[in-house]
Amino acid sequence: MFKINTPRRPKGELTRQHILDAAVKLFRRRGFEKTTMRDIAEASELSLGAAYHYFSSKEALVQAYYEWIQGEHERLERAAAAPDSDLKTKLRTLLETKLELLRRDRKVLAALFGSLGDPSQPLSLFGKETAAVRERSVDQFVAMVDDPSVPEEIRAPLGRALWLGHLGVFLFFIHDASANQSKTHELVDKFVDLVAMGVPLLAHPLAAPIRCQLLGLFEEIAPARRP
Amino acid sequence: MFKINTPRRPKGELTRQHILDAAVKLFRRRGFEKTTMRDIAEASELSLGAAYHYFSSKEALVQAYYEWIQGEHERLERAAAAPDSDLKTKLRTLLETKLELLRRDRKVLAALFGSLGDPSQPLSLFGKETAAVRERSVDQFVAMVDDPSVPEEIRAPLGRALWLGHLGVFLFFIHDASANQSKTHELVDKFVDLVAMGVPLLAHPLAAPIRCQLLGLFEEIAPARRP
DNA sequence: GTCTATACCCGGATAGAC
DNA sequence: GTCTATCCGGGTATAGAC
Repeated sequence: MFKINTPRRPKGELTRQHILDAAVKLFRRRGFEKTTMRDIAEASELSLGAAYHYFSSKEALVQAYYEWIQGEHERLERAAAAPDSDLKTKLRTLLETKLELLRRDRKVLAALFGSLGDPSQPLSLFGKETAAVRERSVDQFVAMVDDPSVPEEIRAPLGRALWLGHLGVFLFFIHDASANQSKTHELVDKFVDLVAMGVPLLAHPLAAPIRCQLLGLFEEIAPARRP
Repeated sequence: MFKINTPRRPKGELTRQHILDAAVKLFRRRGFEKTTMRDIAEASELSLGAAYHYFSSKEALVQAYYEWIQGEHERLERAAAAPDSDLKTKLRTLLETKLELLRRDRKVLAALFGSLGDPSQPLSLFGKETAAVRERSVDQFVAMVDDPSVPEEIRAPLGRALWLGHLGVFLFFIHDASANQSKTHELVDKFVDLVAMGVPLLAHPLAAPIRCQLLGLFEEIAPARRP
């Protein structure tokens, strides 16, 4: 039973990685929908059945791909982090590292983002199956917002709100046909500026009513996770 | 050539409607993905080929369904409209009529919302093929915001922003498992309250800097349509 | 122009032999 | 673990009845 979760001889593990690499390569070249499991099996020099032995569906491949991306983003963020930077810089870094990471995969992700709205589909951004990756991503934003410039009581909701904002940026990114996605980078600039201007305003005592409204709204949209 | 667009004898038109009705009925009962074209043909008492004669793909059916929904929403809004109501009431009416209209179709729409992020897929919310319906929907919001309480120069972007907000509400609605989607109705309440509180604040001269920031951001996200 | 019937391709997924 | 064979459904093609 132990071996099933963490096999000593990663023979199968290698094959698995091999298939995932081949799949991602094909996804990038031909897009997600146009890549068939038969293509992937062939590129991996395996039979169709063997490929399905490792990934029980095309979606399972995507799940693995998501996990890889999240891991890479965390790594990139750590590499780019300047510990004493302000919120604005941290937010910009978090967003720009993600865009850099996903630059080559816009078309693939466009096809995958397909499942955005459908809770019944496993790949849904908000579904159960993606919960682990999603929470790691949200945690990046909540950690970022753990900053002296942000009042304690709004940190958690602000972090979640920024995560939602980052989804919006990402959605825009996918549709951005401008050269080098320059429009997305402009959007990031404006978004970051707005947050940098808005957070102190929201923290001001005079903004209490609107702050309450916003907190109420975000509590409705993305309730605090039960620990 | 004239007849092709607007045939005098709507015999085929009736059959078309008949197929669409049958399809929507099946979508509602079994979901979008699980309904096959063969099912639809059978339920319409037509052959597969005949069904394809009217709707060249499953997606074409969906396109027709979207158009039907938009028409219904416009009708419902007109029916519910109180001409002298304030912005808050108008926004609430617009949102609640849409929720009421889509109440039975949450599962169907969840599956369809699949194409949200993919500009290459015909059904994308932001794609070319849905442009006509989308603009009619945006227009409802822009028209609503044509209100004395809203400064002229922010009307158009505010309308588009509220349309985007309505998409968010709709996304929440699809995922809302609470009884009678009560959580979505709470969300609508809070959203409407926030808008009612936020618009006068934004209109205030002191809010000029943040207003500029927001306008810049929205111009980036959803540029004014070229007339 | 409207419709039937049928055979076919393609791709995701599965069964079961080895 | 790996293969071959098979199923199933979306979609196409075609030939022909009326």
